[in-house]
Amino acid sequence: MSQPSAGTHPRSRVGARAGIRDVAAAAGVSITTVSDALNGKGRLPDATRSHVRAVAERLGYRPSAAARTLRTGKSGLIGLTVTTYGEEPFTFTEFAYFAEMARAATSAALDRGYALVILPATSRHSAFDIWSNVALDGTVVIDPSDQDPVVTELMRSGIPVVSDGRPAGSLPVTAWVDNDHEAAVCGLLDHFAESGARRIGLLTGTSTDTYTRLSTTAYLDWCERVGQDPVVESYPAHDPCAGAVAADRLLARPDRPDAVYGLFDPNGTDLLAAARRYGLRVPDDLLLVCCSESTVYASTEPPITTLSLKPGRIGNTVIDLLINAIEGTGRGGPVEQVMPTDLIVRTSSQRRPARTTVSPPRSPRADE
Amino acid sequence: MSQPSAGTHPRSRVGARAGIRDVAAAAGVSITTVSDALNGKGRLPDATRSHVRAVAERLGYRPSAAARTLRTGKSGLIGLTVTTYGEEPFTFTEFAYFAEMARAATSAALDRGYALVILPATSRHSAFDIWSNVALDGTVVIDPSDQDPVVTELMRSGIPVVSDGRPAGSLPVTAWVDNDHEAAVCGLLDHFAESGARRIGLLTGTSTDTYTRLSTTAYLDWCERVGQDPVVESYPAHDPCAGAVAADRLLARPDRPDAVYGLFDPNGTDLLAAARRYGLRVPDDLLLVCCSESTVYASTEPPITTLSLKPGRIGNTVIDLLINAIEGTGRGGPVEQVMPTDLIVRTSSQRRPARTTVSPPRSPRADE
DNA sequence: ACATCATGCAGAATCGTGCCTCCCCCTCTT
DNA sequence: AAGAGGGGGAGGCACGATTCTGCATGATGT
Repeated sequence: MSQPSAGTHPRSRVGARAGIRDVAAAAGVSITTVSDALNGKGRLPDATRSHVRAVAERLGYRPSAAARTLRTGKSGLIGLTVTTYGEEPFTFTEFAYFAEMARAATSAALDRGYALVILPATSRHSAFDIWSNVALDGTVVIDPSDQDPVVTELMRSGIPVVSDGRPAGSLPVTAWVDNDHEAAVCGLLDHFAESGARRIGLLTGTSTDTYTRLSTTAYLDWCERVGQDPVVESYPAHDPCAGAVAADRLLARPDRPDAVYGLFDPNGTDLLAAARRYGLRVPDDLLLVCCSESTVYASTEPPITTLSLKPGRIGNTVIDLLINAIEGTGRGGPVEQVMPTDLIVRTSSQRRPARTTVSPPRSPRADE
Repeated sequence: MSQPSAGTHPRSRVGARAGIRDVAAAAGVSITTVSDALNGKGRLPDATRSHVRAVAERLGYRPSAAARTLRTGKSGLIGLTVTTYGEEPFTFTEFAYFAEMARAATSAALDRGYALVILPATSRHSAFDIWSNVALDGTVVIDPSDQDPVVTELMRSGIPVVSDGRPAGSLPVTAWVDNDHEAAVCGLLDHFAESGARRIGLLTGTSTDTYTRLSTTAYLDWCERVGQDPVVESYPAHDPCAGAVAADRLLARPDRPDAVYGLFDPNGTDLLAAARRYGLRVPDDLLLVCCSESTVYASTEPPITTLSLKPGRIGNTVIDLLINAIEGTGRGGPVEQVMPTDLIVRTSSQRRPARTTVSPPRSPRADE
């Protein structure tokens, strides 16, 4: 007792943040009691519990996240990464799809007590290995590529990985969520046909990801089923101008289509501009649908029908599956979840704007 | 040696990830040597260093981020939060400004070995206190509100906070970055005047943030300086439809302006639609400028002149200031940095599209 | 009245690294 | 030959929390 301010350990600094020891000393209880009181764990009378809480509040005590993570093995952090196309180092919010998906995922994670960490797709970004420098409970990967080394490494370390988009090849993931691209394309092409399209073209990037592959295959299958020759133009996806050129090329063909589906976000405006150049009226001479989450297509001239992949719903589902895997809530084994899409019918895909007595094409009901 | 695989401590599990102890045992050296070899810290011959590194690689050793953070006090994590307007719980990527700013900040942080954690603006999101559950080295706050409790708490804890946008009131921050809004508005109004505008109107939300306040004040000052009566319409910013109504109201006034500056991103399309309703041709009857980062204004009919706040540059600067503060690189004391804007002149703000011999209005040169 | 039990709390062992301290041994100097 | 000096590496404490174990004490059962 003659020692100057010596507790169990002689290190209660004045300037430093209050630790659990300081709270214990100030409340006149042990460290165990403080921990139990704050976490609602042990068997303590309410009096002690509220007393400890009051003291902790008074001292402005904040538990050290690092110490808790080290002890419990759970950080409350979830990695989020987007596979980059082309050369751009970081295309995080390039497309409206990614932005909305990330927004929904962030919100859903926060609702369950987790926070998202934005990480690069490549393992070694600028000589640091960021991935092993942050303690992750799990990771969300948007559009993983074949044999993604980061995903492989994470899974090998026992960290759950849930991907948005079917994993290509034999990439092992804990679970994945994807749209039903076949159904989406078939429904959309049927919608074209109902509007009187005789020859439907496809505009797509030369990407090898599953979205492009599945959609293209579905288009070709549909063509074979109804007996139409495919009319496809593709372009290198990383070139920002190539899309406009390909749209032009598509409308310049001798077998010019009377309806076009654009697989990527900017295709809508590109196709609209190309149609204008060739003097084609939309929708009278050319029907148009584009896969996009952008709201600009509601106010183009004319408004363009879009296929929405519902990224918000995907983001929520991905986070739910991942947190279930982290907390062991869900059942084991890989989980695959296929989600419906939403065709937002606007002027550009309806030949006669509801002037006849014939029932107009039904738009799929929008749930949620 | 007769003991079954007993190191200094008798706990080398088989299933668990390899720790630094396992590496030390496998390499036949001490823990200190492993730590020094991997971090390049001590005085070791290259032979030992490479040997330890090889063993670590072979065992797939990954240092525990939690333990390192606990020991060093640095996590390599930076919080990112956007003050939410209105009732939306999470407006992370709502405007193109936020999306681009976040993208640039993320990229800049990764370049310096830090990762960004997306966090909510409110301290208690869904009964968890996420903010104190993650170890942050610093935080970026976009558009902090008056007396932001999160910012105050962080600064009190000694965690550096850099804000995008001047902090309102007496909010203490480590540093802030903002555009030179007065100069931006003055330059833009001068550009209007050069294009022949006689009465310039302002469309703005009724927000109390500094951006709105500074811009409005600059507008009023400019009006007083040139002797024009202000023509202002404002609307509740959280209502998505109110902007269109206010745009309509502005053009319906008896003192209808012949040029309008819209302070918020959607104002451009709203004003364009309103002009169309009143049969006003842009730019012949009405000049238009809108503050926006969206690329859609390059392809509207006609293309609309926009004021870009250069969010990418802001994001880079914010991260640089923050990391300097974290690492003690910069000098002490609060740092305030004012950045220029960029007026992207398009058809909507030029009365005569360069058909006369008079020199057209000069566009400010775009540096960076 | 004595054994039993639930209650309320304290001690101490971790979690995995980083780093400060110290020790050993080899070599060079005079 | 003995002390000085420095390179190379081992020992062990501390970071701040969680949690298992265990000891008092008063209440209760038979």
